Amino acid sequence: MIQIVTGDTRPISKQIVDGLRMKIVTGELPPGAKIPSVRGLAMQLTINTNTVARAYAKLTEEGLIEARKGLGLFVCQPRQVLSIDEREKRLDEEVDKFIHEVIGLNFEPEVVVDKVSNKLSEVADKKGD
Amino acid sequence: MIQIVTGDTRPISKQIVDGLRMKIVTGELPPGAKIPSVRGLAMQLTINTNTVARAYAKLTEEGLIEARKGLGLFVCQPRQVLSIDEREKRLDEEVDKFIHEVIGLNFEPEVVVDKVSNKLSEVADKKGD
DNA sequence: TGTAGTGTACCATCACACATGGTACACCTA
DNA sequence: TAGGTGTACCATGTGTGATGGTACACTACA
Repeated sequence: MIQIVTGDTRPISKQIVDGLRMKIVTGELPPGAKIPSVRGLAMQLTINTNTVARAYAKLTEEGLIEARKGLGLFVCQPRQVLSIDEREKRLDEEVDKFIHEVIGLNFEPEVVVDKVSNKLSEVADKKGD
Repeated sequence: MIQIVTGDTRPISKQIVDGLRMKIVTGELPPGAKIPSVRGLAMQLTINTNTVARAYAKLTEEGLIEARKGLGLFVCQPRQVLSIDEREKRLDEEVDKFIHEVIGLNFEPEVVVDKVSNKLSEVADKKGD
């Protein structure tokens, strides 16, 4: 379901958030799909329940999943929880951060842009299935 | 010379690294240019000397600046300190990270790619001056 | 009606990174 | 020689991530 890589620089909870978000966005987990329980996933990954709960809280805040108490967590119908201004702002921030990280690697702009474009296409392709 | 924004999510030392790297890559600080002394910049930004020293150490490691003991720090002649494989690997990592951050914002791929392309062009333009 | 499983909310604790403050050393130039 | 330079330590405080544990309200099912 979700894999944790110890060598990854990202915190465990972020790996869970990123992994699930990707599966939801690509449609691998369609709206209505049930998500592993907090205790179940924690047990499977041999991590703490609080860590999983915090990751799920993040996804809930993003409007990707919702909890039905006593039942479990489920993928939501897609909806925007953020205003367009807020989304624009966050996109700009992320682009800036990305540019700063990449600029020192001294690649040609086209190489970087192509790579981003290809990665986004991969996601869009899965979405189309 | 360099500005520190307290509201920024980045650590102070990273802000210094990013700011100086940008000035060097764009040519605003050409090879041979002298960089503010550790104590001088620390005094100006009212931060600790160790914080500045650590930022400078990072840039030295990247091969962008070099220290002449007792004299100061200077911008290097451009050179690659990393192998092409290492650079490719880091680019891939950064692209992956970027995609993960942006995917949840639900923008059209073209919008994201255009934004990245434009930002990279801005840098390239300054470089050309 | 219980019981088991669910999400959620706390609290205490540990580990790590970031930043600070201070000191010391070797180096270069005037 | 004196002052300014980069560098290397050490101790300390703070914030975040992760852990371990407990407790509560809710739902489904036997």
